[in-house]
Parts: sequence; C-alpha cells; structure tokens
Amino acid sequence: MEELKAYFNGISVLSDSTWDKIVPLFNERRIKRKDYFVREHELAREIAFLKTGVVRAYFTNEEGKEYNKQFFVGSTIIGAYTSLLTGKSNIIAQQALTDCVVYACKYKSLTDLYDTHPDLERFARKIAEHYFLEKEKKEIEIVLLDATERYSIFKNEFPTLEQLIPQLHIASYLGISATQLSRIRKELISQ
Amino acid sequence: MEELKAYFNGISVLSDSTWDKIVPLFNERRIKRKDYFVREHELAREIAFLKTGVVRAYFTNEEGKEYNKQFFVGSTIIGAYTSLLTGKSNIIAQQALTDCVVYACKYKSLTDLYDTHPDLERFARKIAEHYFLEKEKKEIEIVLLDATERYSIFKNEFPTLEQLIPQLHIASYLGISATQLSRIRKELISQ
DNA sequence: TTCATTTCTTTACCTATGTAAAGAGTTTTA
DNA sequence: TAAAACTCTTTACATAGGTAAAGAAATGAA
Repeated sequence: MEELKAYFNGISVLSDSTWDKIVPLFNERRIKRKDYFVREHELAREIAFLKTGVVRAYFTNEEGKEYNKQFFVGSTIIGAYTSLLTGKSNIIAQQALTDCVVYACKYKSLTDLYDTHPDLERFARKIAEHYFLEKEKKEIEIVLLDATERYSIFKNEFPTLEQLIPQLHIASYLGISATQLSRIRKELISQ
Repeated sequence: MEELKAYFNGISVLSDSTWDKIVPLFNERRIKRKDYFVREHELAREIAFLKTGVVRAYFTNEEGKEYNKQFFVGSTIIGAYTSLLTGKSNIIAQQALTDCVVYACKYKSLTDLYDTHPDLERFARKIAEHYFLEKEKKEIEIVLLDATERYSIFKNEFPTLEQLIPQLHIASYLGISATQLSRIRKELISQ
C-alpha cells in the first residue's frame, strides 16, 4: 500500500485521519493478461490503483473496430472515470495487456467521504484537473501532429511498452492502421 | 448577475454566504468583436462568465496555422483553464467572434476561498469533471467520426453559429480546410 | 516439438483531405 | 461610395493513410 500512498500524496496530501478511513477500502486483486478491470455495457463501480502491469482503455465502434484511447502503466489510477462520474453505462473497456496487481475500491465509498473529509474532495478536484490537462495535451497532439510525430511521443512517454505489447495496439493508440505504422517504422529505420 | 448565479447553481449549489463573498469579485466588461479575452504567451489570471456573445478558443502552430479548439456561446464560463491550472504561459488564445458581455474575476480570488468555503471547492471539482467529460466526448468524436458527421454534430450543438461566424472558423473547428468543408457542404446540398 | 494462432510486413489499389491559385461575391473602412 | 480586405467556392494536383489479401515470422498450446 506504500506505493498507493506515495502516489496519492504526490497529487494532494491527505491527512492521517483520512488515510485511516480509506486504506481499508482498498483490496489487492490480481488481473490476468487479457482479463478486464471494467467492461463495456456495465455500470462502473470501482476505481483502482494499478500497482504493477499494463492496462489499455479502448472503445469499440459499431463495426466492431477498436480504438485504444489510453495505456496505463503502474503506478497510476485506473477506472472507467466517465461511467463513474455520469452513472451511465460504460463504453470504454479496460483490459490488462500483462498480468497486473491492483488495489481496488468502491468509488462510492470514496465520494461518500467528501462531505466529512474536504481534503479527499480536494484530492478529487486535483485528479479531475489532472485528467483534464492530460486530455487537452492529447487533443492538441492529435490535431497538430502527424502520426510519425505522435509515434515519437509515444516512445518517449512509454519507453518500455513497445517491447511489451503488440504493434497493433500501438497503431490503434496512434489512431492509424497497423499497415500505416509498419510503413512509418520502415521509413524511420531507413534514415 | 442572475444568469451567472443560475448557471453556477446548476452545476453545484453554493451557500448564501459563499455567494456574498464571490459576487463582488466579478466585474462586468465588454469585449469587442476580434478583441481578446486572453492571449497567447501571457499568464492567464482571469476566469469569466460569458453573458452574451460568441468566443473562440484556438491555438496556433509553428507555421502560424490556427486550429479552433472550442466555441463558447453565452451563458457559459470562459478562461484559459490550462494556464490557470498550471501557472504556465498560455498557448490557447480566446477571442471574441461577436461583441460580448462578460463578468470577469481573478481566478486566484476564487481559489483562495477553497480552504474556507468547501462548497466552492466542490463547485471547482464539478467544473473540472464536467470539462473532462466534454473533452472525452470530443476525443471520441474526432477519432470515431469523419468530418461530415462531425459537421452534423456541430450544427446540432450550435444551431445559431453557422450564420454568425465565417465558414473558415467552422472548418478549423472540425479539423479540416475551408476547401474540404466547402466540398462537404456541396455534397450535402446535392442530396 | 509440432501445429495452430497471432503478429508484422508488404503489395496493390482507393479515398479523404491537403495546398495553391484564381475568380466571384461580400463586407469593411477610409 | 470606391477601394481594400475578407470570404467562399472551384479546380488541379499531391499525399497520408485506409482496406484487403497474402506470406513470413514469432509466439503459444497441446
């Protein structure tokens, strides 16, 4: 649980009394490669701290094609944030790409503490602001940069991931086909 | 100031004592068409409630090309959120596309109240969560839909805007050239 | 270890969209 | 109100990236 505490306090420091309340809410769980933390078409109820492993968040369009929205590499928080916030059915599945260890927690047990623990609500505010900043960065990258440049950013941001997961997941994350990623890689190597 | 109160309370209800504190922080100001609420390369300090008018948020790449990230149509909140949150120099300018009336407020005078007014910090949390949801929606649209479909969504979302602002701003919002928007419009009309 | 499955690359062909330039039509503004 | 500055559309051509299919290579399972 130390990694979780360090990660959380890095975002917004929580008081000892708040920690005493929330530590027991988190339970360790293992997720095997290819298993799901949260699926499509269900109500998300949990948030988790990803201690080790790699998770992808993706959505599937009507034709069944997948688009990888995000990769999570421990230590970080995972969970179907949009479904948790809106209470609507989830459209973005989160699947383990390697075996994972997480500390999972009912989201509602946390939000129930906001009234009595303003430091936890402050933490939630900072998390939301943080996610907003991440999204804005990605939005600008998608519109401003071509696939070759986004591939470079991906390699900087996730230096270990390229060896760990199939190319097709990386292509899907970059918003291009595996064919096109193959062309880009060929082009980069030839230089 | 009634529109502001109604809009804010719609997001998260604020107590009377909090309203007494924050109402005097907002000052009415007029922004002429083509003038800026916030520019690139400056530190953002203000947030505002857009009472009437249309504002665009855009960024400019190294070659000087502009991309319209967002349109704001009153009543709504404007401000260079990313610069306010990070304290870094702003990269996304906000410019009036029509004459506007805003109630402006120093962002810091609001955040200074978080410690003593948890209902205001709750409001800030909900705003951040709301912005996150908006971005996620747009991210999915950009990746999943082609320009013709995004144009339909734009027309639904901003039914009045098409007559009010130049096509080139709409094209830039859709992430395409004015040439391509012209082709799409021609195609839609021919059906 | 071998067979089946998955992954990666290549090829051929197609399409959406980009750029540049030019002309017609509209607004501004001096 | 005349000239200047925008705006919109069209054309011609270029290109990034899509799809489908097939073979090679790598990985996983029996």
